[in-house]
Amino acid sequence: MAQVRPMRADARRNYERLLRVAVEAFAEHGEGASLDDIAKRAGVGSGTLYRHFPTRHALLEAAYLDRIEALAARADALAAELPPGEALLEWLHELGTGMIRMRGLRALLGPAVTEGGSAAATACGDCVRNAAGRLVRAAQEEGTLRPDVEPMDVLRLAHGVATASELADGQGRHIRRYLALLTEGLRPRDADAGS
Amino acid sequence: MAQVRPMRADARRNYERLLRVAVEAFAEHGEGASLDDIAKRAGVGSGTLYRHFPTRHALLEAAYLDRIEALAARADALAAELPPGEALLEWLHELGTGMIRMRGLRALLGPAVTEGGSAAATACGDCVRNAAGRLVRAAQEEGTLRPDVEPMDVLRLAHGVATASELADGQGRHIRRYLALLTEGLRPRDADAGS
DNA sequence: ACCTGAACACCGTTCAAGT
DNA sequence: ACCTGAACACCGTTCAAGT
Repeated sequence: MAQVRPMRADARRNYERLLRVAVEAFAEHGEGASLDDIAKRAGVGSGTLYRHFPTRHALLEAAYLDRIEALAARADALAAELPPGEALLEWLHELGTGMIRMRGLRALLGPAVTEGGSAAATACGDCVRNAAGRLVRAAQEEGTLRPDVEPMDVLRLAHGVATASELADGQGRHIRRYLALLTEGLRPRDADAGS
Repeated sequence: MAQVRPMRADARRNYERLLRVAVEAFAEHGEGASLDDIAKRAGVGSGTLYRHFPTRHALLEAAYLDRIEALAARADALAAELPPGEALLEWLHELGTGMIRMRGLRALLGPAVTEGGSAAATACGDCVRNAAGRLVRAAQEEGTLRPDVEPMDVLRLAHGVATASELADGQGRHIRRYLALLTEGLRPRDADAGS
């Protein structure tokens, strides 16, 4: 709650430059983008980067924070205009698409869905988990989502669908279909087996 | 078919040492294991490693070739003792478990399920795709697998399930459950919606 | 024919020196 | 209080020199 001490003018300028460059770099080279290169492109010494963002993860988190908040807000918007089941499905599609388009996002969201999560109780993790929680609960009350799955399960499976979809074509063209397969199941719904 | 020229004795010894060490190293450090370290642990110069395995991928492939062949053989064994649907499910479980336990395997099998696959028409890729093809076709004829999914889809989704499962706990404890969710679907089978 | 290891380029991270 | 950039450790890859 206490206002953090405001940064010195040059520090703030460097901080913002680093973030802007980092977003570009992660988009270009994925989560493994060279930190040294980011510092150079931002026109600061490498030490400055480490001062502001002690770990790669901290930089990823700061770089994508607004996208993640937008995603969480999107969950509520979808919940307001669609039936719960469809809202969840559509949100998972946007989440998956985002994780493929913004390659750093996947690496960032990964730790947020691990079991212990002790070290990963990050702000953005909570943000996504809460959004998923609301959509999941609503769909379960509606009866269009199995009652025995938890928000974390759904998030992990969305992660998996994004992985499967990116494997397919390096982009996300199969994501909608794979989400449908996950929703409906690989086993035929009507039991008309036989020739 | 023509027998490749037999390696010189020292070359063959180095080749085998490198493979043995590589399997250990990939298990220990994942697909990113240091190649230099592998060479050192095998007691050879780094140049020797590159002579035998020009790319990391070549080394991964050679290191895991026998496991992949075993996996393919396992597909037929399962097909012989179980109904097609169950055989497919069980095989996917073993495949997924393998991709989590032997961390290099996932990186190796990834390119084998991409669309173009031009550069990835590797021997071990064919091996896995063929095995999956047989199981998928049989299950579809039995009527326990949707007719509109292809072997590649199933392999990619297995990849995704392994990813989701590893995210969960760093091991594969959720894999069976996630495979079941994929098979049955996230939507309840019986439409008893409502309170 | 094959091996070795020095050499080069690159990256992450730290920290003494500067302002 | 913050920044810089040299310094160190590490890794991948190549290649001239050796056997």
